[in-house]
Amino acid sequence: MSGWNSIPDLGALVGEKVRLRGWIDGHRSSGRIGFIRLRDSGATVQLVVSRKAVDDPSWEVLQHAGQESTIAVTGTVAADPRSPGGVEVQVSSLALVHGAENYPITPKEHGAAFLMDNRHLWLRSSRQRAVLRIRSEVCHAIHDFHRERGYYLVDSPILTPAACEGTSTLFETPYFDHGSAYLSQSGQLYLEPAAAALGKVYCFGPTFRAEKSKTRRHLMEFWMVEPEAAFLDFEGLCELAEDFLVYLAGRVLENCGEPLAILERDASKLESIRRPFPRLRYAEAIDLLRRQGSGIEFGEDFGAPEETSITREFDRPVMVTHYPTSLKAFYMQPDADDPSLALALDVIAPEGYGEIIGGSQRIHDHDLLLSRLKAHDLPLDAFRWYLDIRRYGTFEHSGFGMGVERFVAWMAGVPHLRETIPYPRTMDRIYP
RNA sequence: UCCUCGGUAGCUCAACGGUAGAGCGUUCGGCUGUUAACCGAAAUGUUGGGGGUUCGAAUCCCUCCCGAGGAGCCA
Repeated sequence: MSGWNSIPDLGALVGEKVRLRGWIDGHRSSGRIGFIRLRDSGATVQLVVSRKAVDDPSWEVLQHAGQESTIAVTGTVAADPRSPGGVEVQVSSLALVHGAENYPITPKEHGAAFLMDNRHLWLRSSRQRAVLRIRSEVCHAIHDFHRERGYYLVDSPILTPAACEGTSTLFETPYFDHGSAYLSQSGQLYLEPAAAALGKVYCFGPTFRAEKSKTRRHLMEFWMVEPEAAFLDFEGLCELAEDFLVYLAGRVLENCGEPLAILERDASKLESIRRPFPRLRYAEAIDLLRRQGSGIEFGEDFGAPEETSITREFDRPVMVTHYPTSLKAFYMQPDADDPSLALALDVIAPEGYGEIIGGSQRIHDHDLLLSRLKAHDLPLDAFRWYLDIRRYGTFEHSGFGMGVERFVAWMAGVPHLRETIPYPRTMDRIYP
């Protein structure tokens, strides 16, 4: 018999003999009967070990194998209302594959620092498994959304010659005879040329920011998805962002019921993510904040408290548009009616999860872009190829970026981004 | 970079100037349906490092190191 069964399949195998391999998630014994919560394939099932049903070596395994020991089991699947999940395995034999001793993460509470030191083991806990399953679903859904709409996946480079936006701090690394290379903080500048080749494109990969940010909403390394489309105007961009978030939330609701339940996430918060999202121009958002008692002035950017304050008035994400150009990146297209405003879009998630999407229509006029590069004191040599896009058949185009970890945090209802990526990179931690 | 809080057993914490403790985990024993089981017993400490005050410091002071939360910036 070569086949091993998988715990998620056991519900359909009641009454049948099965073989399982996995980890001891938890166990207890009670004289002549014992219970093991076995974990495999991201799921758990209760094993029932009766003294009279197994031989001595099997009984010894139950008595002495520590938490997270690996075991191999033969038994019969039974439906029993006393078992968590309603299904259990009545064990006929139990073999130790590897005995683990003194597993550090115990069933009681632990502090963040200890759990982060043991991130490689923390991943095994039910809460972390649930978050990682949601992340996996979100990543698959990101690809599906774009594929269904005719977007091509175009991978942008991670090693880049210069700042894409010229503002944030970059991670620097030596690069042969060329001096330094920098880890990418956005794929956008590389997507705009690709949009001239393939029309609708997107990239999805890791992004690096060397900002010295120590908050629950920041990571040094995070994943960003960035669609960019030729002949997409600002209104089209806003609709794309809405469709995207509604689609992703729908996929989480459709396929992540169990993880959401484990996380005790209020699904109604996700069900309310429907079109249309409220839209505020920057000036209207300033008015709203001032009505709420903020002392913010026109021309100032929003901090995290302002973002949260704006979304408190609504039950779904809020789109803020038409920012003053001084607050936004050099490549953003000015509004035709008021060139002091940029055709920029930020989508702010509710419940304090902050800005999850930032995007804009891009400047397509060569001379305007050139003057903006000069005004921002950016090295023209480094942007010559970028200007070429405006020199050879320029075209109206728009795109945005979405931070995957912030989105997953919002879906899962977890407060800290470090739980939404398998191995978080924070300012003071690069281990494990 | 700045502000706030913290560092005592493997973990979470108590003791706040006078003999360093509890719960959980671990080990051993008991118990035939446990859901973070329960009952009994045992082992476990350079109180983050250095310096100072004091008869006496985990406790007060200085300094360094480390961690957590937040600000700015962003996704």
